Amino acid sequence: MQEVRTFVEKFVKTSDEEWAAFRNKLQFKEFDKDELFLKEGEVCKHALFITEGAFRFYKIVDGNELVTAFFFTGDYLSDYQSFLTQSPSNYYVQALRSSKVYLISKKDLTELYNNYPNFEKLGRLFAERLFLTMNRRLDTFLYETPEGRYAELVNRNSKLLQEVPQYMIASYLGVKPETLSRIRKRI
Amino acid sequence: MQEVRTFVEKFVKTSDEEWAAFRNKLQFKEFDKDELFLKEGEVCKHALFITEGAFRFYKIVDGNELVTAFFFTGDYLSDYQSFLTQSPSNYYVQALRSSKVYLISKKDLTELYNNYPNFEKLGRLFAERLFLTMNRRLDTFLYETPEGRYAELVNRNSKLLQEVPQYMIASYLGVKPETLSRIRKRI
DNA sequence: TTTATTTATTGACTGAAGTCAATGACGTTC
DNA sequence: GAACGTCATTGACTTCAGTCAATAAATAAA
Repeated sequence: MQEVRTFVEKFVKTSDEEWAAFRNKLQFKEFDKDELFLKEGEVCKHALFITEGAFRFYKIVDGNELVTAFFFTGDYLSDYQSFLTQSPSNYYVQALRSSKVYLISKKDLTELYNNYPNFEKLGRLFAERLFLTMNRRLDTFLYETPEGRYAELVNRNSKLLQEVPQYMIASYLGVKPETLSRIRKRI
Repeated sequence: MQEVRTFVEKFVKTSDEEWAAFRNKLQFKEFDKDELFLKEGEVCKHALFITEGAFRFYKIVDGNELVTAFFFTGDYLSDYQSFLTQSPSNYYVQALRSSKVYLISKKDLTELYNNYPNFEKLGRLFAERLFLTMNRRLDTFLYETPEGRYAELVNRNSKLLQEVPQYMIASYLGVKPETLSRIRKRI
């Protein structure tokens, strides 16, 4: 649980009282490989911090899985689209291997926002960070070729390449597995 | 200035005192057609609310203008990438016609965040909204063909089609002007 | 170890956007 | 009204990812 606090402290300094209030809301949970945290159509009521493990987001479009995101040990994740608006999710969120996480509910988080300006600030900084991440990802689709996107992924996140099968990476890059295979050959 | 308050009130209810503090920070400015609010390499130190007018974001990649966003009367805009991180912008932000705006500086906004939890909350809600917008736009690139993106634009934002030359729309959709012309012909 | 099953690679072909170049439509200016 | 610049359209050709199908490699199961 200390690792969650360390993570939070990267955004705001918390007093012991604040942290106690936060920790109080956390709920531990384990996921088996392939187990789903969220299904399409469900409302995402929790955010989670990954103590150990890996998850992916994907949606199904005309029978094909399209992967949109990966998360690993030390990351914080939620389907924000659904979480923020409390509307049905478009995604499946699945553990790629057995994983350990701490959950916090939307309800509890909202309560923390309202009772502690410091957590309201955490929420803002978090949303800002989300936006920046999203922005970067959009940019790679707007300004880079698939080959450029792959090259960038290799640089920034080569660990991901070992952990995740290639057809999921292809999907994440917005190309077919065959195409990624050819891109790799070209390099 | 009332219109700015109306806009803010969509996110949080403000007391008269809070609003006075906010209004105090606003600065009126007019832009001529084609005038730049921001240049590549500059740090974006302001956000602005458009009372009347239209703006576009673009960047220059190997000599080509790539348009990434449009904003119109009643919209609020900033180069958040630069504004939030106070790092040099990658974009030009240009008035598409003569425009009237209210500016608020990063410094003043930060001050409001710190002094009024209500504005901190505004900041959070705003960042969340930004994220959702970004997310939607990314989705259109991931799951739609150029033709689909154009069709969606026609539905959602047909006003934009009248206000903006077609080659900018093409760029915004991620295709060449020739391609957009052919897409329009197909429909 | 052998057999299945999943994942990755390769080849031949298709399709849609890009490129280059020419023409047409429109508005502005002199 | 003629001449210019800007923007939109059209045509011929190229390029690169998608598709379909076959094979090979790697994993998991028996």
